[in-house]
Amino acid sequence: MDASHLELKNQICFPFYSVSRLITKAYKPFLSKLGLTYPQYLVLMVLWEADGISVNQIKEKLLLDTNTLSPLLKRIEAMGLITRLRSKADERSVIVSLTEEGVKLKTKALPIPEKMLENLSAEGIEIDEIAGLRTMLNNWMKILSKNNDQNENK
Amino acid sequence: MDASHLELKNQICFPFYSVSRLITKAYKPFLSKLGLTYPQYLVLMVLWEADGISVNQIKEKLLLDTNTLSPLLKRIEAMGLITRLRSKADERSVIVSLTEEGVKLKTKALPIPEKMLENLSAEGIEIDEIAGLRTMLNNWMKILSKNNDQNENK
DNA sequence: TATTATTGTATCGTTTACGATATAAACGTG
DNA sequence: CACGTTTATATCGTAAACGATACAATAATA
Repeated sequence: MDASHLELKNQICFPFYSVSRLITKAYKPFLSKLGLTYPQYLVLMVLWEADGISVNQIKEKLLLDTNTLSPLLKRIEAMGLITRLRSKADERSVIVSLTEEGVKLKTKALPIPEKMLENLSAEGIEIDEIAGLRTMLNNWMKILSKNNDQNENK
Repeated sequence: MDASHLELKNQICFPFYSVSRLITKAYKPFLSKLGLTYPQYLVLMVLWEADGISVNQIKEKLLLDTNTLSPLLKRIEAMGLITRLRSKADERSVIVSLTEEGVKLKTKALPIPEKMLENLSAEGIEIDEIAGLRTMLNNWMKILSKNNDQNENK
């Protein structure tokens, strides 16, 4: 067994882990202006795209479990950006909806993605590389999350 | 301003965030056999490659701050895998060393990277794609972490 | 219809991340 | 050599992640 496989530079997981944290950190200056953390921003992006969906639908879009989402949604509710109401059609479901303030925040968030891209390219990362990577990673996400579902159902 | 930029599928950060979590989850069955979490495994990989280094050197290799590392190292110490001793040359530094048990654990960890690669390729991810991605991400890491250092020093 | 299984959320406990702050040791400079 | 500065680590508080577990509402089935 070749020990070089255990060297950090030969790991595939470590770069993902680090780059993910570094990118999240790069968002921080923009998000803290809106008073949001990165996961809170993710939830709001989902709602800006599809308001009034259930916790379960958010869970599927973000690949986060309810034990993460429940407290996260409560905090966003406490900020006054969303409401959480039991569905009348199915009392098990909780429907999450944007408040007026939550809707308004979208305007402030609109310039963020473009600014982030500008920053990345200013730091020497090619825009083409980003686009290619996005396609590749979306594919990985599909494959890995499918496997994840299988584990849940056993 | 085009609102489609705020759609989840057009974000670059979200795939990184998700894939990073999914890969960590894929490691779990292997690591739990060793009684380790993923960050603990990272620390040990560093030490298996360079035993007897300072907390600061671990910090630089893993891009983790001491407020994360201190409790993390304490937990690994409590498991009996490492020791933490103040350096005599510089009393500010803490030298982290593997115990005999910590060294022994490397043997059990050796097959993990290869098994992970097998799993990924069994799920339909090309080995070439992984290698290409690793190179690309290591480059992103360098660029983004440089920027990170600049922010720290102001 | 009574009972069992499944589904959708929530809670609890533990481990990470990380900003802010503290503290002791070493260094630099007048 | 005194004194301000930097360096290395640690502590505290808050917000994720996530395994395990609980529980009520619905669905499935005997």
